[in-house]
Amino acid sequence: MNVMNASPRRKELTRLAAQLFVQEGFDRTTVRMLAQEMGIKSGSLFHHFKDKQEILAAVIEEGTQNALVIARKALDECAEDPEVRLRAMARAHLETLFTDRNAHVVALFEWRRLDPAASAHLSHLRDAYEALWVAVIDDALEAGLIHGDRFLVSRFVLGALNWTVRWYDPNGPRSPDDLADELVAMIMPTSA
Amino acid sequence: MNVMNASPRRKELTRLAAQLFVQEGFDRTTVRMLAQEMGIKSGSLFHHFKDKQEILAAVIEEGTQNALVIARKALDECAEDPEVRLRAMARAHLETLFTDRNAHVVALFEWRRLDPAASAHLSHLRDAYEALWVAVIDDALEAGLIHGDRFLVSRFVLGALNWTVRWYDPNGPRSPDDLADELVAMIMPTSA
DNA sequence: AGAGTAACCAAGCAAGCGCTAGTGTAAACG
DNA sequence: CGTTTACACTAGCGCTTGCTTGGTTACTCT
Repeated sequence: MNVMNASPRRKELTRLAAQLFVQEGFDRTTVRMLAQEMGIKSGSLFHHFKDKQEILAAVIEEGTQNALVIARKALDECAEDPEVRLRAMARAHLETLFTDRNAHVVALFEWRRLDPAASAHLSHLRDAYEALWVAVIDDALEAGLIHGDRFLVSRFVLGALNWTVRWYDPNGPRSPDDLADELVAMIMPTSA
Repeated sequence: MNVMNASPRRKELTRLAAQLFVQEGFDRTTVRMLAQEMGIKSGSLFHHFKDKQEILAAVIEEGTQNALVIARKALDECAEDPEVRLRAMARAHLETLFTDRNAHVVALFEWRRLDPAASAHLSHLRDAYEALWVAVIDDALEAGLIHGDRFLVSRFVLGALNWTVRWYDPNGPRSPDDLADELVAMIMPTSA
């Protein structure tokens, strides 16, 4: 049992697990399916992960960490104009949503299968990410770019963005950046 | 085996099943748990439903049918003004989402567990519901109330509304109608 | 060369799963 | 009255589940 290990092998296994969790759902994915996808036998799996729960936690942690990194980078790299930052944040959200699609789909739809301990830890990560959003929304509200309740607006925007994983086809004519811009335009009266 | 039966007993069992499916997820909910919740033994369950899949289909059908009924009633009862209709549709959506919350959470998050046959049938119901939305959005676009791509706008709005089941607390200070109005206001430049 | 370790395998256990078969019983119906 | 129907029960079959155990290989480090 390689408890708190971030070996490259484990990273790869986590990636494969994410894919299977999306295809089948966490509960329907058996350790035997996971092992086969990884080219090993089911028993060997438990050398890398303490139990099945830990695999789920690893998948979700990966995705959320990446989201944080990408969002922070995007905000660092752009000007201080609220509109630019809002657009950058929306773009960053969709970027991570579709480059780490599997991990995020798992994070969004299998969250409840986490045990309380893992859930608590990952909630903090998620909160840190949402805090970035609320800050950007606050600036946009203060600048008069958008209107409404800060809490509601951020929930609505995040909901609209997260829901894209249910219908958006990356091979279609529209790019993720395109999508992000349309969403921002939709809630900004000035750009009619 | 009471195949195509809409007995009141079956209705009640479907309601209880929806609750359990939300609490535990479809896969984790065993027929024994369902039976216990219903006050019978696990074997007796299969007198009312052909198999576990059929329970899931019944739950989802219930919710979607109700959504259709409520939305149609809401549209029938209001004037032809596009803004009024848009607001009515948003209100109707949240109304059904929180009066039949369990059924809708199951419909939204356990959809993939349906077998192909049931999925095909229920997809038609879902499409009929979405068609109502697209029509309302189209009218609002034509009237210049909102702007953007008809397809994207309806997806974004539905996403924002559906996502409310993840964070909205019905016991909080805001009513569902309140929420719906805020969402409509957010995307309507004129009501700033 | 010898020790340590990471990665794997074969085999299988105990528990739990969806579902079936056969039966009992009370009310409804001809 | 006898028969049917609706609904529940007991018992358990056949299978799959997550996970453990005990051992083997291959590589690294001293």
